[in-house]
Amino acid sequence: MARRPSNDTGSRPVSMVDVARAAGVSQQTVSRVANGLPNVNEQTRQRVQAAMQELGFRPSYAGRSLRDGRYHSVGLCVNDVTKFGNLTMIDGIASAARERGCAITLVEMSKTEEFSLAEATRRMAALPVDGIIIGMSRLAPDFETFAPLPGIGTVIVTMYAHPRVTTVDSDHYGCSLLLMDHLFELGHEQIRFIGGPSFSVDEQFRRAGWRDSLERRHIKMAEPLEGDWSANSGYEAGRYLAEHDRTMTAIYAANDQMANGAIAALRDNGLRVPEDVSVVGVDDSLDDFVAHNELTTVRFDLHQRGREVFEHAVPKAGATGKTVAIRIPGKLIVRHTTAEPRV
Amino acid sequence: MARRPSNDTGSRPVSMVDVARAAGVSQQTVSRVANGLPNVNEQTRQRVQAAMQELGFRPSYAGRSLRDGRYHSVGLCVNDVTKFGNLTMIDGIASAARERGCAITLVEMSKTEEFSLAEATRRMAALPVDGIIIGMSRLAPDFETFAPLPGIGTVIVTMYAHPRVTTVDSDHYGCSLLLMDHLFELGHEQIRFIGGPSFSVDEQFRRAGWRDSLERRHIKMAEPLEGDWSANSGYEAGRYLAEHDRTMTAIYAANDQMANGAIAALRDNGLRVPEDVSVVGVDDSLDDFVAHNELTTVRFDLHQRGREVFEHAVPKAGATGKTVAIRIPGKLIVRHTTAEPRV
DNA sequence: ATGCTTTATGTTAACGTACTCATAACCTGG
DNA sequence: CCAGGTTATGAGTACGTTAACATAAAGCAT
Repeated sequence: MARRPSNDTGSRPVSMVDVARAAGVSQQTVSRVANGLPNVNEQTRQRVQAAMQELGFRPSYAGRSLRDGRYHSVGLCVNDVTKFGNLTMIDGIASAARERGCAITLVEMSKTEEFSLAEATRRMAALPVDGIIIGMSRLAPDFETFAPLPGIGTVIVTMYAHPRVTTVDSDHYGCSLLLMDHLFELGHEQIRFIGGPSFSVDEQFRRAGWRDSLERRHIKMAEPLEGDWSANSGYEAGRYLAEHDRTMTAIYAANDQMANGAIAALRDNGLRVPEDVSVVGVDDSLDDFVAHNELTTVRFDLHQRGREVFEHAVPKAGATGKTVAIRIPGKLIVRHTTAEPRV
Repeated sequence: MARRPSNDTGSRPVSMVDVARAAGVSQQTVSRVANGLPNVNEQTRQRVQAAMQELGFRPSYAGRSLRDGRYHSVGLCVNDVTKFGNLTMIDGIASAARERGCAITLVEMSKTEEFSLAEATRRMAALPVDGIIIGMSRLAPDFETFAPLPGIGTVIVTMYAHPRVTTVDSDHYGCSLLLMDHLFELGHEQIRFIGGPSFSVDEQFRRAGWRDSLERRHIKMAEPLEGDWSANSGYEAGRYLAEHDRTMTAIYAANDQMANGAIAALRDNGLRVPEDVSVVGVDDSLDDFVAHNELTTVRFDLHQRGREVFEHAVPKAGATGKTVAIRIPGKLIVRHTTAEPRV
């Protein structure tokens, strides 16, 4: 019984040795042809390529990775692919990865179970990844104590800074300052806040930016409302405010969807936007869904965030290796849901 | 100079050999401990585990894959991650993969370049994948002639059937029949169509369903309108119809976003929905973005689609290997944008 | 012709893992 | 006290690739 079965049956994938045998050359010559290296006779090259074609040769990722120790892929761990934040993260990282010829190895953690960074890291480390990216949309229980695996770049996408891990995120605190300053400049002071669920890291920082803006100007802060990011929750909050707060002149909703709901509620309650109440959101996510989107909002450059995340997870040769905290500023987009307050 | 450098420097990843040397056992014993195999002395096991811990051992994905010829990952190739269809595909497949302990290797093709199935397959084949899934949202130039790589499961997510490749998709033709039948039952006949861009496969089948429904009832078909899936394009189409067609009683928009835009346009032009005109969409995608979503639409079970795609791309042992064409039916969701036509 | 470079090709080793087989130590029952 | 088993461990090998080195042939200047 031959140790290496002749591969006519197709039971085993076609390797370079199979091609070499078919073309009557050494396996190393096949490798040279496969990688387009020089010093191969043109006639030989064609013979080898013909054999590759005929046998359906597919280079072994495992063999290659084992050999040169790199996977050309970056691991991405998120808890729910469909959440707007995660989706845009995937998109940004995917295009950054493509620019560098890398793939993304995506693992979705259970949407329901709580997930620890240690657990996520453990799972990702068993996969073909040169770096690990973890989206932490809610604070992990082991965030403070977490130590990244040595020898593999790790980046957490979150606003919280960490002493031993590089963190990257859009500036979910700064976006609030942009919006609040815009409202202050128009003359608003009574600015209510409709936030997302309080476990959300994005929410925590957006709310902190709202609160700090008011405190810095010594404006008394009314109770923030809590939604669930959906337009319906924004509607409910907006209705509540329309009914209970006739002193407010502006609403800051922590995302565009809730802002859109809030606007609908205000109008249903006889309040005009922006004449009676100004409304702002964050994300610039409505365009596809709403005609004539007029919402003043903040847009983040998600591709830049993707690039930053990627570069730090898979550092180029000669990178410093110091852990940093990168916050990418958003850009204020003024449309027509904000105006000077009524006098 | 030692051939295998002692790994104090940490230049090379820690291998089982390193752990074995530290624990004073053979590499094979380390393998047994790592995989939880029996016949290891409890004391030895603990010694090995301690060494693993101390050195930070991470099992080599490459070595393991090379050894047993499987990657436990499925390749997914899409052209644009953010498109609603692709996003939901990723989500569905991700959860199916998780159920089977697999990861997803995601490759985003250039959004601008036209992409061929051969090119996509070639790129995916060089990655650590046990199966290949290609999202074909527009007809690839080589669709007819395409032959999948032998020895690796291939699935194309599209409505077009293929003689040599399994194709899976939500039933973008059947959804039209569901909606049209609903409108017919209410008494509508003059039903206009606002489609997506004509290169979109989903659009082609949704439109075909609209056309065939009318033809089957011998209803004269008015010219379909073409949008770009966005609410604004739906608004423009809706406005055009409001101004030019006073005989229509219903609009079928090929997705919810355009339907939402069309509704806004109708109302801006003094037409009531559903009293004057009924409107339906597809996807059930508005809930997060619009408060009090009342749109009659079709919802697809995207997780089921993800499971089907996954199962056929990475067949279990004992699968037939026959190529099939699977179309997963949607479900009609009747809300309040449809009613009997005015008499 | 002789030595030197260039070109084409082959040989060997190494990457990390897990399977198969071998071996040694330890039991257990007669 | 030995045959027959069980348990713990190690040795060897193969998976497919590429880098480094080796060899052989051919061209070319002296």
